[in-house]
Amino acid sequence: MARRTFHRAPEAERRHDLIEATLDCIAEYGLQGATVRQIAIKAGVTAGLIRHYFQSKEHILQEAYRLVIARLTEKAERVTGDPETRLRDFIVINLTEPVANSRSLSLWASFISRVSVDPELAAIHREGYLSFRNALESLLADFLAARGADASPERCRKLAIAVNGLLDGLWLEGCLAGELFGESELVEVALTSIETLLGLPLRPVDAASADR
Amino acid sequence: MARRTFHRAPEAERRHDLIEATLDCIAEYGLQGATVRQIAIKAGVTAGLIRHYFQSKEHILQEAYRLVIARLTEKAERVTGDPETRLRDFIVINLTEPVANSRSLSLWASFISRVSVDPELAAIHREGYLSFRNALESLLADFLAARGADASPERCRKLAIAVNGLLDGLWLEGCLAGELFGESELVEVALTSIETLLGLPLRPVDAASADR
DNA sequence: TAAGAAATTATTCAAGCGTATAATAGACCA
DNA sequence: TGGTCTATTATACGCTTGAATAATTTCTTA
Repeated sequence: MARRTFHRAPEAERRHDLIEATLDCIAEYGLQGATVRQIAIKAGVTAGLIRHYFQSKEHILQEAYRLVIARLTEKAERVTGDPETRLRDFIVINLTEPVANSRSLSLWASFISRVSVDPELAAIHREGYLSFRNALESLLADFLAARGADASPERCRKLAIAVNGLLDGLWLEGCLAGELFGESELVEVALTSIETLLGLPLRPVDAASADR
Repeated sequence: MARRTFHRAPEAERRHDLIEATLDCIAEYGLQGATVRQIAIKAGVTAGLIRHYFQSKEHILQEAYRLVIARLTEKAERVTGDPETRLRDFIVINLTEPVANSRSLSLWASFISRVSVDPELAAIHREGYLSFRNALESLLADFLAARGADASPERCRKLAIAVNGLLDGLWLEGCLAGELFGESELVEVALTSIETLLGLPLRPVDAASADR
C-alpha cells in the first residue's frame, strides 16, 4: 500500500494555497462546507497538513478573512492621479469586477456572520472598515478642496458616511442581484448620485479614461 | 429514572418557539452553533421534537429566514399617512431599532452567506428583496408626484436604486459599527442625503411627528 | 552520497452531528 | 373517570468533525 507522493513547498506558498483553498470551499459550500478535510482536498494535500501550518481551524479562517478584506480594499486604496480621477476610480473599482461579484459577497457575508462570534475576526473587520472609510474621507476632502468647495471636517465626515453607505449598498445590490441591472447601470447611478451629494460634477468615465 | 415533565403546546406556538430558538442560536453562536441539540435546549425541549415539526434542519432554517425577512421589512412596508410622512417614516424605521442592530445583521449575514448554497433560501431572499424595492419605488413616485416633481418611471427607477443602496449601506454601517455614530446621526445623514438626491426638502422628523 | 531535518502522509480518537425509532405521558373526549 | 391519540422524551445509529500522534518521504547540505 504505497503512500502518495508529494512535493515540499515553501512555507509562504503552501500557506497561501491553503488559504486560497479555504476561500474556495467557503464560496462554494458555505462556511459549513469549509471543513479541514474539504480544504485539504481542494488544496491537493491531506488534512493533517493544515494543522502543521495553522494552529487551529479558527486561525486559518482568520487569515482567510484578512485576505478577503485585502482584496476588497487594496485596489481602491491605491488609486492615483488628480483628486477627481482618484475619486472616480475609487467609485468604479468598488462597483465592478473583481470587487463586485457574487463570490465576493458570499465570502464577505460568511465572515461577517462570524464577526459577532469570534472577537479576533471582529478586530480584523474593524481595521479594514476604518481604513476604507478614512481613505474615502480623504479622497472626498481632496476633491472638494481642489474644486474650491467647502471641505470642512464636519462636512467631509457626513459626506464620507453617506458616500460610504451608498457604495456599500450598491455593491451589495450588484453582488446579490447583478442581473437586475444594466451593464454599468450601478456605476452610473453611483457617479450621478455622488455628484448630486457633493454638488459638483464629475467628468464622465469615458472622457476621463481617454485622458490617461 | 423519571422522565422530564412537559406540556403539549399548540402546533403554531411550538413551531414559532422552535424558529425563535433557532434565530437565538444563530445570533449567539453563528450558523454552526445552530445545531438541532442547541436549538432544542434553547427552546426548552428535546432534540427529537424538532423533527416532529420540521422535515429536516434545512426546513427549519428556511422558515427562520422567512421570519427574519418579514421582521426586516414588515414595519417599513406598512407606513401610512401622506407621501412625505410615509417616505420619511420608511427611512427612519429602516435605520433604527429593531431593524438596525447587530443581531439583525448577524442573522441577515448568516442567511445571505447560504443563499448561494441553498436555492430555496435564494428564492426567499429574492422575493423579499423585490418586495422591498418596489415598496420604496412607489413611495418615491408618490412623493415626487405630490410635490409636482418629475416622477417618470426612469427617474423613479434610478432614484430607487440609489436610495435603496444608501439605506442598505447605512443600515449596514449602523449595525456593524453603531458606536462610531452619534445618537441619530445615521438617520440625519440619510434624510439630508435623500433630500439632496431628490432635490426636494423633507420636513424634519420632530416637526413631522409633532403633527400626528 | 549519506545523514539529518522537517514537511507531509496516514491513522486514530473522542465528541458532536442529523436522523430514526421506540417508549412514555399529557390532554382531550366519550 | 377511563381510553385513546399523539406530542414529547429517550435512546441509539452511523457519519463527520477538529484534533493528536505516529510513520514516512522529500529535500538540503556537508
